Amino acid sequence: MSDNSTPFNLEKTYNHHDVEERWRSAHWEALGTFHGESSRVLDEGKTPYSVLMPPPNVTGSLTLGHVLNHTLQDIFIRYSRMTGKEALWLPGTDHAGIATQTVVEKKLKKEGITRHDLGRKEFLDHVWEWRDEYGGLILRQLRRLGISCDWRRNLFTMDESASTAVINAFIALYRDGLIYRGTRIINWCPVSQTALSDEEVIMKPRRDKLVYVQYALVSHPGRFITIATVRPETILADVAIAVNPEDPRYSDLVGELAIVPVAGRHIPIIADNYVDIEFGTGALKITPAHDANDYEVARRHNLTAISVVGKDGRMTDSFGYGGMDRFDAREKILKDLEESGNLVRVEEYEHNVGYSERADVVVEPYLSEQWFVKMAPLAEKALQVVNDGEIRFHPPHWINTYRHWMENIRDWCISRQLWWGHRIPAWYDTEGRVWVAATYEEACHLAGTDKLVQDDDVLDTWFSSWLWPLTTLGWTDTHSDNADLRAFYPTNTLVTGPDIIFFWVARMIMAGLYFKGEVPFRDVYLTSIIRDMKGRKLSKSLGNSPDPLKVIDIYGTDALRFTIIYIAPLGQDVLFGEEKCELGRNFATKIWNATRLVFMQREKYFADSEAFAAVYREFDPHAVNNDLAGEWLLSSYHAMLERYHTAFAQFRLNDIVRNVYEFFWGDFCGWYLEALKVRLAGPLSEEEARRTVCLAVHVLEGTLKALHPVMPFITDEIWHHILPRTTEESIASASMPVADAALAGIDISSFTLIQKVVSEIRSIRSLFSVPHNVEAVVQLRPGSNADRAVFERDLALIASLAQCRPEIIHDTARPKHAAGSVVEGNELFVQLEGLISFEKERERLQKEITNVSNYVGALTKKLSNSGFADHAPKELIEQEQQKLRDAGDNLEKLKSNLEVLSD
RNA sequence: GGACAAUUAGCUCAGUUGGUUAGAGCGUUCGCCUCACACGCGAGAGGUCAAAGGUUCGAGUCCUUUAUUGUCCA
Repeated sequence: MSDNSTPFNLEKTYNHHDVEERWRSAHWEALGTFHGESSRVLDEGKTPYSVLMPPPNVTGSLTLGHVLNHTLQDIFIRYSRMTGKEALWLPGTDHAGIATQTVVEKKLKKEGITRHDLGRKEFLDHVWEWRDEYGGLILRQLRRLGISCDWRRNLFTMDESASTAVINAFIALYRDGLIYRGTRIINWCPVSQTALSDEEVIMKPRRDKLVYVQYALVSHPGRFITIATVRPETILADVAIAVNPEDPRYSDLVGELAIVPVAGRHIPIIADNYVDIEFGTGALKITPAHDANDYEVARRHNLTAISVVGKDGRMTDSFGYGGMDRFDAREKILKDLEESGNLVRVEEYEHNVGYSERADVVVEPYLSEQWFVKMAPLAEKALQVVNDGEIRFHPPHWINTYRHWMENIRDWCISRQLWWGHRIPAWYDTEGRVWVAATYEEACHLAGTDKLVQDDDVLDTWFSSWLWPLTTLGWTDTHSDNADLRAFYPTNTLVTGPDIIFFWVARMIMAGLYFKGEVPFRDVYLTSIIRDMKGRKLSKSLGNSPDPLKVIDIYGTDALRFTIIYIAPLGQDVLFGEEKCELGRNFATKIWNATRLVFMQREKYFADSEAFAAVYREFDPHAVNNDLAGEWLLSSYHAMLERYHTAFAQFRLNDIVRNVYEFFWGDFCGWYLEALKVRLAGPLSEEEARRTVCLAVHVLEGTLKALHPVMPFITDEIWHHILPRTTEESIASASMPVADAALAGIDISSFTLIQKVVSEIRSIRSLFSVPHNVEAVVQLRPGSNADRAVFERDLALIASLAQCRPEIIHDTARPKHAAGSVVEGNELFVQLEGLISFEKERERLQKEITNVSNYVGALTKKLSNSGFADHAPKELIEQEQQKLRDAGDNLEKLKSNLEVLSD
């Protein structure tokens, strides 16, 4: 369908609502613009480029973090697509076990129902219902960002294929001895009532009381041993007191028995190297059921664990605290200890305490039987591929964090006491033996009985996320082999926050290597963390978290995308305020208006789009000549492209937007478009004028393409106005311009001389307050014949850009009533009869002379330094000598100007 | 306590192997509604590059120490 109704020029004002609505994701999606096809890789030989979307939490809604993260991914994907790769971006969502279950439980609670009332099956029906109704929110919101993923391949971690993969992965690891079940102290969340992995525990500083408690010694009435603890309520579960064997204070007490206050239990005093002599009193109470380190100590000394805190964080003892909250019990036991005379003293104490990530309550170390993944064997290879550079981190300093974690790896607790998630494929027979299998039937077959009960627990959500590089490409087990995996695995660039290096990045590397024998991706781009203007983290409770959809309504998606990339340097936090989006909005408006100017010029020389297209398609930028500004523009444009592609190769996306922004606003709009008006107003043949317009459109189109990965909407809109194009076409499928070294290397010194002269005249005009509508006469005395030729040819340019009447003079006398200046050896005099204050001009000249003198002095000193002459490269010395000659020449001219003025 | 970042203009940040008189955006000052754009145009002011040492002919850039801030891990 050819759309001939496309207007030849744009609407007068830019309206992001209209434009973004026209080219929104649904349009692009329907056309399949963003589909990645394995056949184009496997059969047609295209280079694949794939990106995994970090699956957003299904309960989530769009945050600025998502905006940054997804914009970055979209930039990589769109750039790759436009540079000829077969680009595939794999989207999906994550079932978020704890978060989702909590949301649904809360909803049911309003109706007075608990999940236990419903039973497992019915509860899960409710969760699925909720997912179907609300789970798509984040995906709909992401579409507003105009991101170009292949939505056909949208995957949910609870989908059948992904679930099969999870079960098979579990079984494979179990059979290899890398998954085991064991009794350990784990992190327990009393609110969610489930085990957590170490990574789901956030350490936060907290002020507590360090309580000193004395325990009477059984065999020495009247003698005590004093310990220090922040958890006095766990005294009830003490099984020993440990001291360091090197500690002379207690050496005679080892082997004695002490009496636990309140509980009255007799416990041994033992010696163990674990005890820190410096901390507290050097005597440590051992409570194996409530502290992981104590558990280890107890194991070494064959002590049994006693538990006094239950799953809900309430006491379970029989000493009168049973049923109390652990923190209330802490207060009560303090009083009781004081009454019994066991309390020695209390100190204020600040320490770090683990909180559960989701529920934000103090985590309880809890002794229970859980499933674990043995990590050390997996970590070894995962560390190696990063050390070897097979996987690269951007910025690279995050490797240290990764390495440290891998080198101190601990087993991963993967069982969760939830219902929402992948149920652990393990069955128990009547004798308590475990049978791990994909199905009940298979387990029965293995066990030789059908009297089996499945494990109640589900797997950690991250246990499905770590398979993401595999499951998104259709992997279900170690024998999986399909076209997508062959074409797109390993993926290329992973964009994610540094906060989930452990949770996700590290584990995906492990899983990729273990299940597929290959790394899951090549480059990991770690994003900035977005903070508010005061540097605080964005959070709902602080109310400092702008709603991206609101920002989009006000400023536009392109503006938000552009701004967030512009202000987010690689690897550093970014301070975001909504108002900063003015930067992107203003830029979009500038693009729009500049395009309108170019199109207005086009309308003068071409009847319609078709007429223009016929000439434009034949346009060859290499044939541009005798167009000073045009050649300069081409050179600047190709230099920009060179930096652009280099920045991509270096993952410096921040540089990319700054580079294009500066080129477009500064060079293209600031200088070239002004020069274009002058040229087209001058004596030109129709043919030359048409070529000039084509050049402007050519560079405009190329710049739009370079900008498209960042600002997809406005660039597609304008691109459709450049030539008659169907709505099925998209700039997203156009090919990215490449830097042409020949064009980048054009000699542009003539134009830069004009620029400097113009700037100098403007400065003088401004200094002497020449009204903008007054044309000052400017006399130019060229310093060389070459420069004279430049001035002669482009006098009109100077006249227009500097709003003056320039003339070239030959005599050596200084004109009267003029402010003078020197530009690269060329003298210029701005006639300011009636406007000039001699006093002001003398001051100005004097200031300039001082400035240049200092410069000459510095250069002279540098060059006369024998060390410099001996060590510096030859070219540099020559450069400096040239500078000195130029500056000296400049200085002489300024001085003679001042003399004339003083006469 | 350990590791890693950061510290450059009032604010937010560029400054890529050491070598132009250290740059940009925002803000600010002055002048302009100049026929693409006031979401704009032109011109200015503003910095002993956190501090102290060191290496070097030459340091914002490399090294050491210190301070402050942040992140991660204990």
